[in-house]
Amino acid sequence: MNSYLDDLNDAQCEAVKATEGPSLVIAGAGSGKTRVLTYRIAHLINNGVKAHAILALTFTNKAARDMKERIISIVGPAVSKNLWMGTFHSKFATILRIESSKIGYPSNFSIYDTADSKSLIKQIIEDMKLDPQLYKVSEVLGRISSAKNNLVTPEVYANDPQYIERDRMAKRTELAEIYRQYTRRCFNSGAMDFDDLLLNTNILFRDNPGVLEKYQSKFRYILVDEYQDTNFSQYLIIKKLAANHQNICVVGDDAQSIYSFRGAKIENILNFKVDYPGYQLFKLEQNYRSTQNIVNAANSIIAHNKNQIHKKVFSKKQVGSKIRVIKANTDSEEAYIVSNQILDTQLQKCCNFNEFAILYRINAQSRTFEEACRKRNIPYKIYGGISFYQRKEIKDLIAYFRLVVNNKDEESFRRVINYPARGIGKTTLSRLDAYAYENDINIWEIISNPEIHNLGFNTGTNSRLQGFVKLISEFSAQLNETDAFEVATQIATMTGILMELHNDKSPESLSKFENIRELLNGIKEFTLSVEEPEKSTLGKYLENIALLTDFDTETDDDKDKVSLMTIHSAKGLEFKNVFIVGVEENLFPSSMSVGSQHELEEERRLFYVALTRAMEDVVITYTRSRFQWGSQLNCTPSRFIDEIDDQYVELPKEEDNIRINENLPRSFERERLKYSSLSKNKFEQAQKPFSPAMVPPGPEGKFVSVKKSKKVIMTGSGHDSKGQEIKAGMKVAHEKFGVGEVLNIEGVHPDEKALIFFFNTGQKQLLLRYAKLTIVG
DNA sequence: CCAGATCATCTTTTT
DNA sequence: GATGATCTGG
Repeated sequence: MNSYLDDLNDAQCEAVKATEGPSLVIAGAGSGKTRVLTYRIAHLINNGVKAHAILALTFTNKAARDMKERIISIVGPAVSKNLWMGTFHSKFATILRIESSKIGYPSNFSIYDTADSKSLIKQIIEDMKLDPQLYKVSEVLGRISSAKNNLVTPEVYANDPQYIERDRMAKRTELAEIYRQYTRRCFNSGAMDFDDLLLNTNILFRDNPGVLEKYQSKFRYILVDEYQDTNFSQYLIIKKLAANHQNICVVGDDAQSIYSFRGAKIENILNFKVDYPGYQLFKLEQNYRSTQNIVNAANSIIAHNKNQIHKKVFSKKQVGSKIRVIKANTDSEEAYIVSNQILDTQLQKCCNFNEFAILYRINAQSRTFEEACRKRNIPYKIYGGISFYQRKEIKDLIAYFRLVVNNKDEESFRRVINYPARGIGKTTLSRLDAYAYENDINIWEIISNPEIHNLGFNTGTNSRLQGFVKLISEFSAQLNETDAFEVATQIATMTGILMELHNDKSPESLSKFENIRELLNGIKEFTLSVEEPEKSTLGKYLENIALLTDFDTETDDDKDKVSLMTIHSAKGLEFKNVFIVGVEENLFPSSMSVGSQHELEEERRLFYVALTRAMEDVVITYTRSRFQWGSQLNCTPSRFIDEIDDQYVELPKEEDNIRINENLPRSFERERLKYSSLSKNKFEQAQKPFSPAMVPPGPEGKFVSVKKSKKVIMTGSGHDSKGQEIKAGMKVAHEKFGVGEVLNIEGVHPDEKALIFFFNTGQKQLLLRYAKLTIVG
């Protein structure tokens, strides 16, 4: 038999070979489900199935890319070239672009990200003169999104007694109308949001049986990863596509269902037997990733959930060490401990940094860990949070790109119409807005046809508007002849964006400038990587990046770094050493979830996912207090810690409070070496990742003014404006200074310790004598 | 209309 | 502590 099948255990092998008819693979964490999927596809191809007849859907681009690479390594690039593998959103976006005319969209439709959607909803709430307190943007978007995920269109919504009743109870009777307006304006803008990509695919298939048939016969084999995370909209697409041939294989683990907040239905996996009666069931229960201790601990956690498919996940690897629980006093101490642990473990086990992950419940937790890693020169990468493409300067430029590609894109229009400032302000915009609403047309149609739509602006405004139309139209005209890089560079230059950032010498502008250069470089790379020239247009580039996340922009620089991410984004990944941090009540489980049994069980599954990311060691940390919104909050350890069977954990002892001082000889030594002399050079070297901008030390007795959000590092000692002495080693919380944090370095003379001030509000002035000051970006 | 300053609100989790 | 909305004086 084929040699690649030898890599599989019996259960995996059976699942791979059962290519015909419906199969359900229930795969415990770490049991090799990705392996089953990849080998199954390879097996199909080896048995003569054409790659273009296979549709394989995943939830992340990264999963798709990894799998595709592995398939290529088994069957070779030539035969796997036309494989349809990718995320639900990206694959159906491709289909929608091909079939767009059938549903009245242009094929170059824009894809609105969450920020665009929110901005539009906000606009609508304003236009409808509704109370923004009652109609909160994120809640409205949530309602619309869940309606879409359940295939409830605005018309259905407005006539559905359940939805209407619920809105009436909440005194938000206008929701149906907001939804209608939102859909109308997206359509008028030639734009779809994330949920539309799925909803419109459903509409396309529903209204065009011929199109559905075409894809039904095209995709003879369908595979779906993470089936427990599909929502109704996704579920129905799959069901329709598989209806004829029934060659569908879904892989999932009900214990890892953590996306119900965005409409995922655990029932989809439970109901598979109903939808596909002749199905075959495969259970993968052997965990190849983690030690027995970790698997057993995870099992003992999940046992607290009532809703689950029974399975017995086990590991035959070594027993391994117990899960360690560490208690900290504050969130910054927590980060301090974790970063020291990383350095220690790295030395003891000879690990690379990329074998560590710090996992947290919410993105906001990343800050303290980021700081701690910087201080210790630990290379790290934060995933999620604000990604490269979400930075303001990048979004601005991309908004230009989008507007050039799709002139009707209203959100992009709003973003750039007055950036850089060209004297088209609020008044002008709201008049355009009102006119567009009355005539149910797009703003671009108004201003590009001034002779038809005369709004009686004064000549100045008129010529500025026409200038803008001309600018954008000229770029649009070049789109098909010129490649993406050329057009992009021209846009960045001719709009004056590059110039503006270049002339401003502030560090913020400098970094923005650099980011834009990086974006342009990325576009250059894109044009070079594309074989056919007609596919290297700016439009194609936008299609490529619209659905990308941080995980998809990894560079070689990121190879040996500690990963910082939410547990949600860690799903599907594995690390030798995992730190699960902030395991406290009201944070994990989230305070939003503790009220409902359902949501609490989802939090527990999330904890299960976190534990099972680890191959060898898990450290759980919690702290007694943490900063939230700038104020202190008392915390208690999470119930999940108690729920782990005692035999698998090592809990903190009472006196462990002082652990950081006594237990870390190596990292301590490293710290001491790094900072002890605290000569200016060394200190700056250690701080290098900040790229510090030196300011002249504050002259004696004079005020040094420091702008918002700067950090000031002070060495030596000084006096504040009231004459009170401040030593660098002191912990200072002074009205005037904000909060001062001491870089706590044992064995260093107090005067030589560094003191960092954080300035949080407005412009502050600081008087210091004798002290050396360094202002850090 | 704009820049700068102050106020207000905010936190799940993601394609 | 950060972002966005709002206010104020030019």
